[in-house]
Amino acid sequence: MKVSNGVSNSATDETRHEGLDALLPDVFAADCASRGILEHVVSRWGVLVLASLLEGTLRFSALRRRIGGVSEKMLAQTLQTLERDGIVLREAKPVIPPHVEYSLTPLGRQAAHHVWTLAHWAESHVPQVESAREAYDEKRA
Amino acid sequence: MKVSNGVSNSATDETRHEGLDALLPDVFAADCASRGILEHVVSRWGVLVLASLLEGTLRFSALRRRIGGVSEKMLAQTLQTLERDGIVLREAKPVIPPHVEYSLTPLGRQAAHHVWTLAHWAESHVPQVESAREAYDEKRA
DNA sequence: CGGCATCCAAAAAGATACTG
DNA sequence: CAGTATCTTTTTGGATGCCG
Repeated sequence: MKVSNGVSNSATDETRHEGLDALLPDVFAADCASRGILEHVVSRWGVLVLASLLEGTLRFSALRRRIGGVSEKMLAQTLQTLERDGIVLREAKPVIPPHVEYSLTPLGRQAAHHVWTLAHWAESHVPQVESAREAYDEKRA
Repeated sequence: MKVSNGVSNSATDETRHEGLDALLPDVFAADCASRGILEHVVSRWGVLVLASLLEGTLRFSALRRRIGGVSEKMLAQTLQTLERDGIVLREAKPVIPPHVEYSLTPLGRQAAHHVWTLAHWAESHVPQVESAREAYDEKRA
């Protein structure tokens, strides 16, 4: 991809990440495709869809019940985006009434694992963040 | 409000991807505070701010140059949110012209590490995702 | 330089109704 | 059941101007 654009990405760059590849498509570049992928998986509902499907295959309505507050529209949209990116697998059985199952592709399982780690981190640091917020708010009251 | 205090929270278990029905402060619950934290951290610019600051302390303008496409307004907004959450540390030197440095708190370094992992994953899977998209688009053309 | 306030355009999200 | 279509509301983001 774009390793040759304006934003210094070459080897003579300042301190890069120790040990991590410095020669990839760059999320910092505004036009890099990795930004788009990242956006999809960490989107508001994308995170929760991936975390849900990590538990196993789910139907549309089950997914909707699992994820508190998601609208039918946003769930459908999120699933389509992730399906297109090869992260979620959609299997529709041609019966009436419709029966559609969603699961993770191998690629999706990788993403979901990372996303889950993040979600879990957030869950376990709620108290710390809340006390930080109190301190912050008090300091400017 | 939140079930964050007192309830089964201190389970810092990393590998429980199955059968997690009603066990912890739950990102799946619409009203759980962890959702908010997660949103801040994985927000469009939040991800990139954290990844940038992982490389070291940066000034406002340096951050802006580092992150392609971010506007002044959104950068300021993102930094404030993360500062309030105790993730980013802001240090303003009372000189003219102003000199403000941003860095990560210990808490922020944790978040940034997870976020970086995700960003790196996205970067390294651009080709796979792009070919998945082609296949998807072709199948419905 | 590092903001903040304001205004405006655009995109995302929600509610609702309808369909195969 | 699993969506789509349409409409409205909300949120987001960019541009601009001002200020310490």
